[in-house]
Amino acid sequence: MELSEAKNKFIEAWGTLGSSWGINKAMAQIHALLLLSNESLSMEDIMEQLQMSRGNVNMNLRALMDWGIVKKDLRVGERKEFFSTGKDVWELARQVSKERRRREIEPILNVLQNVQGASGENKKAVAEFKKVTGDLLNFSLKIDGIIEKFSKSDQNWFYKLLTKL
Amino acid sequence: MELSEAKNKFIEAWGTLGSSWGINKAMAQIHALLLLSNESLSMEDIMEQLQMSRGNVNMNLRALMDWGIVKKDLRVGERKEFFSTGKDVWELARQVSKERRRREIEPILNVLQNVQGASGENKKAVAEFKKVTGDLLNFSLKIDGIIEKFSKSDQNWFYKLLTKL
DNA sequence: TAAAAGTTTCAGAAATATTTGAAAGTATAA
DNA sequence: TTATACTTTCAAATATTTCTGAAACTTTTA
Repeated sequence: MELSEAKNKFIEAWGTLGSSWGINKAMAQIHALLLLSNESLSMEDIMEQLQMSRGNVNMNLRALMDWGIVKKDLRVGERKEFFSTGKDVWELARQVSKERRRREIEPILNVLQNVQGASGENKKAVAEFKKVTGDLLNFSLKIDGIIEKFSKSDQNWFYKLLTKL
Repeated sequence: MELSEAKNKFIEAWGTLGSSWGINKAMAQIHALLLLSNESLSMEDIMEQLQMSRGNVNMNLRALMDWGIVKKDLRVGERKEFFSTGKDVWELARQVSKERRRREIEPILNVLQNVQGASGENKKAVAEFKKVTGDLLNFSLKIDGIIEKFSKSDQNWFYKLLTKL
């Protein structure tokens, strides 16, 4: 397989993967493209290589910067802006898990905590409800703890953990 | 907060959470409703309580059964079908991670493995490409291993692991 | 066998999400 | 200051996903 074909394949697959994880295709593909290029790219470069409109590239680059996985590099003597992403997979994983924790786990923890305050006539029904949601809360808190640990640790911690499995 | 209000809140939140994880809202809400009820429910019960069409309920119940998290209970002397979900959060988590592994991690592993066969004139570029995608492959394989372990282990293994963190 | 009770399917409608491109905005250079 | 080079915004167009409901299908009962 030719390099360019492999690159396209990877960019395409990364986009598809993103979609099934609530990250839109364009965003995932821009990330993939940056991951594969050694210099930082301008908006025009990205527009051309991925055949996307200016607005789309601009919006998704901004989203990637919000996630903390793409940065703007200003080149001296160049007025245009250039963008790049870190090549360190570990760092990427940490950053993504940190953001997803904040955006998705925290809200559900709030709801679960909140509904623990339910009350009503039928004591048994209330108890059953609290049992299920309480179990869910407990489990979620544990997962949350693991992710927090993960997103604050270094690569070494992770490799050590692997050996313990 | 009244029990019924708390239930609705939970069902609503579960639906929203599902959406950001590639699980559609109706599917997540049906699951939440089943999670909160002690007897199994018929399609009509679900249609009424969630205000959804018959087709929608039918399709999503089937999807939930495909995921292995909802089952059909036939009641003796009743012609209608009833559905229920397990209340064990641990078991639910195992089942979900098992399915997501199969549906999402496996395809990306295939692509990453596949593109390792890239070749081309520019040796340096090929090497760089393989470095990045190879790192990603390695990392993904590790995560895959953890999830596999998790989805085959019992609750006790998980709690032991927690203490090691 | 026919009617009744239930389930499944699927084409089209509705709702959501994404993308475009042109206009407005901003910063730098002349 | 004005022209130029670039970035941002956002309303409308497009694409995708989800939902509906009626018709087709299946199973049970009379």
